[in-house]
Amino acid sequence: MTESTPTNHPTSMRTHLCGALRDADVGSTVSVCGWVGRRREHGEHLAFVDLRDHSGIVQCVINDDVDVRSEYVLRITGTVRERPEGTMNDALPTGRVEIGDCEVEILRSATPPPFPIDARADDVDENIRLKHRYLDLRRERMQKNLRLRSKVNTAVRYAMDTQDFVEVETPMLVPSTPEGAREFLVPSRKEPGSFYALPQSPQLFKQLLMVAGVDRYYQMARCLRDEDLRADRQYEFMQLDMEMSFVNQDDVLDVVSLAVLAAAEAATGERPAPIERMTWHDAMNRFGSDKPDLRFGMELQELTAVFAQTEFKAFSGATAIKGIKIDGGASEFGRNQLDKLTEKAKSAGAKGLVWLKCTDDGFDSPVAKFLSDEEVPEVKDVMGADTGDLILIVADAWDTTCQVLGMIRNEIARPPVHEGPYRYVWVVEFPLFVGRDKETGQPKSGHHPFTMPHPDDIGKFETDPMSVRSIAYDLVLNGWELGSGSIRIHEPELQRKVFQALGISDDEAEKKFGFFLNPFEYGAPPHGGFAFGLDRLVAILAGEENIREIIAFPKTQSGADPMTDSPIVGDPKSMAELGLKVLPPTT
RNA sequence: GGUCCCGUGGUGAAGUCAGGAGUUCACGCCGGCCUGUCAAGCCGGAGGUCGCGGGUUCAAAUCCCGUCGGGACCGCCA
Repeated sequence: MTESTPTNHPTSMRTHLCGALRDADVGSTVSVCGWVGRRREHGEHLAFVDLRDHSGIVQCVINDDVDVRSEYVLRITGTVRERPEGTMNDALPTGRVEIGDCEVEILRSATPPPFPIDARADDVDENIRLKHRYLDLRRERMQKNLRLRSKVNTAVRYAMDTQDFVEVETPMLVPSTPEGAREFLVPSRKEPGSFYALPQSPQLFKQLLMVAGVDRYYQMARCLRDEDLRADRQYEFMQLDMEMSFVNQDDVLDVVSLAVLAAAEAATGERPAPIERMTWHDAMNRFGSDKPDLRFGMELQELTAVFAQTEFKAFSGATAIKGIKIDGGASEFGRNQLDKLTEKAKSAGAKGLVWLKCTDDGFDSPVAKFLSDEEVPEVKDVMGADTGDLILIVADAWDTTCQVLGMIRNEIARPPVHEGPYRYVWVVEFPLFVGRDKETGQPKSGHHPFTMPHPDDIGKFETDPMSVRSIAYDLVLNGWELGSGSIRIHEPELQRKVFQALGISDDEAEKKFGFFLNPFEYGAPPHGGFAFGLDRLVAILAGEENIREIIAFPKTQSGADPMTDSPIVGDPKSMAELGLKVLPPTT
């Protein structure tokens, strides 16, 4: 981010922000307000007080005996002057000036804070930071993050507005829908025993807005999912949710790209290159992931053909054999580490992990003896391996092979998220169906059941449903899934076909989705959309590994808020009014 | 639901493997000195249920069991 001088917005209490004072202000009388950061006392008649507000700190020279302590809230009026020769501090933007002849007004005294209000608190236990979040947020890092977030929001809104999208707010109290993520339920007081749900996304409403002829809808939408929390997941999160009519995939991708690139530019000052595209199949084949991190290489290499005639049992039965190469990894990885990687590969579903350390005349590996004289040079050739390199191979079903190597690739080489460059990628042509239901054996929706199948694959519904592609797409940044979307089905015939493949009968479809699909009978335009997570985008642009750092008041991994102590036990009176009774835990 | 890591004055750590008096270091806090410092300096001081409960032991921060809290990940997140 570019360091610029903060803009002053004078109020009745202050003329300048602390961090805004510069050489040009020398000689003027100013009033600043803020918190006492550090004070350096030199006897009764000289003290330096660093006064801090969100814009930065400024040194105030106080010649009277004033008792001001850490985090006291002060209003200081004085004269800006150049610091004496040899006492300038280049580490501070305000370091060439100071405020002298200070008149100090204590607006509020303060108890010493439980942790320092500066970068040292980065190391403080996060639970303590969250318990006193209002103090944590006073820190430069958190102020920066909040402001960056605001900038991103504004840029996204502006980008959507200038593309003639209409912001429409959809309800927070919605009907419960059985599919998808677990929902938060809200009991109805008027109808005890009935519940609203909090929306996992405005999906249903935004598609109905297309039926309503809104044409281009967007919303900075709060979404709620009652699933286990992670570094990149909170119960509640914000999405840029959008939907548009009479479009194909390119139209949607263009609109969203513009918003994302504008947001990135607002945050970093630099416009990223146009976002590249990759098919889901390529992403899996090359990076072993549907959210490939393109910042580093170590791509998966195809070895199936090399081992077509192999005698090695572990390879001969496999439909896909692939490898990754770690440059110079032979000496770096000891037996212990390789065993650990093998364990990980196994727990991720692979039958095993073969490692080959390249030597001058072959491989150092427990399986070296199973490889033929022809195979050894071919493997080295395909992998581009030299002496001292380490090759890791998985042989399994195609999806397992890709997935496991992709996981290992990330494990070994993925840089921290704050390390550039930013690599955005559209992953397109997701499969329509992913996996099969354990009980019924029916395919399951990859995205959701209203996703448009790829027109070239309609013929494969009966013959090979799992290979049917869809017009569904994800936006990925540095290995994080930012969001996903699709072109939707708007014709009943096709919808029925998809339901059929999913094993959903007409009756069942009517029962589950009728309230949503029947309105389509009144004329649903072809439409499609997208939603991307603003928290994740901001986190990456802020260089934070954890979205809690860019959320003002986040929840802990267990879903609690240490500051407010929520969730709290229900008040019996309210419970009675709602017709609720808590059962003892089932254990 | 599962795997792994962590919990020691207000804060951060060392001490735990290999049991021996609440021991140590830094920051902060309180008091004193100090007129150009800037994570000021010097001197002095206060501050602890070693997360909690149980067990083993002559003796537990340390070993064992349980539990609570925090974190990372898997499952889950159409």
